[in-house]
Amino acid sequence: MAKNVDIKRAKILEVAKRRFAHFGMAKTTMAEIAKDLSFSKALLYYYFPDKHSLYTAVMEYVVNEMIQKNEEFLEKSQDVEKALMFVLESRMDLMKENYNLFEYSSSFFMQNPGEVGKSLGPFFEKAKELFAKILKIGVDKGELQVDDIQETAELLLFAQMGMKAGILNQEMNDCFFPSPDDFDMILHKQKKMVSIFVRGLKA
Amino acid sequence: MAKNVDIKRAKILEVAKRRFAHFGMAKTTMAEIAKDLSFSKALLYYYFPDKHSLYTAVMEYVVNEMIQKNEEFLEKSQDVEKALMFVLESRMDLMKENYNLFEYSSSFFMQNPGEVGKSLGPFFEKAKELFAKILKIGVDKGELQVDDIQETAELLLFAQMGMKAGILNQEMNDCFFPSPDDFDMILHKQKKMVSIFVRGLKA
DNA sequence: TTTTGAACATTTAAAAGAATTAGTCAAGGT
DNA sequence: ACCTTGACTAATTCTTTTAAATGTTCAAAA
Repeated sequence: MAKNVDIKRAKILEVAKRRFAHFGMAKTTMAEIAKDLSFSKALLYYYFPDKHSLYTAVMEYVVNEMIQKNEEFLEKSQDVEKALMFVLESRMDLMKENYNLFEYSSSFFMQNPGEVGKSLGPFFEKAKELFAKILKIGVDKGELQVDDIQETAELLLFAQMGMKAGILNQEMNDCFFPSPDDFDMILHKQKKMVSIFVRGLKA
Repeated sequence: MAKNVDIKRAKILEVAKRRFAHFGMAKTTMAEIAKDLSFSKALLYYYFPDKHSLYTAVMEYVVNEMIQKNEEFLEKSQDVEKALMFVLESRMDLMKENYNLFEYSSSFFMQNPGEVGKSLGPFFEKAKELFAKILKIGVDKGELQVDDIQETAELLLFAQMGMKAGILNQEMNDCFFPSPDDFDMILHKQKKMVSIFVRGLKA
């Protein structure tokens, strides 16, 4: 029974998440995390092979939590537009709460494209698949008409990334550190975008 | 009569454009530009106050050329979707030919947000206005129904930025140096995007 | 199996110096 | 007065070096 190990891993994840979300990946040390848990640095390496794995595990933990909430929502409501809005909102909430967690991913992106493909790519895939799932609901209900669901889901995802990039660029305060207002603005644009997009797919 | 001055400025712009487009802003020196024109570096500063102004002037020169072509197209065809496609295509051509010219703008963006607002912001504005103009054609013809044209144009622009960002991220070769294939892929996605978007605005 | 302190290795940060390049100026040519 | 220039200065970028911080390993102990 590996139960004990799992509990400990969960504790580590919890603490690491707090630090990562607050100060970002770069500015939290393994020593700090260990100290928070009041045990030795070396022990961290007993449970996680390296810092990067720990980071990825935290990401996975956080993202899965959200995905699950989304899936649950999908069970209840079969309304395509509402479902998409819900996804947008929970994504945004997640980013607000754990901004520095993702900040690292974004900036790491631009520097180590090779590595990040394996650790960050999956999250994009998950987001894409979620969109695809929602679109499929619309198609099955005969509400929407789309030839290639996968590709359309990707389009939708990219368009929403664009909203973020667009706002961040034109605000251009400390670039890459969206203010709360920025988040609201991004969400607002994304919603409008989705609205038009879905309308454009109506059968 | 400032004719002579204008001719010289034009010559400088022409040469500077070639170098910037080839090697980018950072890796072309004022000395090189001067040498290409076979006159002294100091003379450049007689016609342009500094390097940044020269760069901006080149950008303006290049972008205006494209905008004008677009406006001409608009005179002929009043078809909204075709007009948008034309804009996308000419934008992409421009980027293919002068990639490093824009590359600098993008990367400068993320570092000196304050400065770039004045030198790069106007180009975004122009693009936005062009989209707005096209959308207005559709509205005037009664084809489209949009409440806020300015905002919708912005949405469209951002969405297209997203296509670029999205493709560049998932290709992740040497990040930020799109291959010719990438350009094609981006254009393809952008066209699909526009298609759906316009359909979503149909009256 | 789990935990640790101490040692090791790798990354980052800062400082100093050299080299490149942006930008200025007084003077000369037209 | 309008152009043009070479030589000068100032600012920036590029190396190199060094020191510090931090990630990672490991033998030994609980």
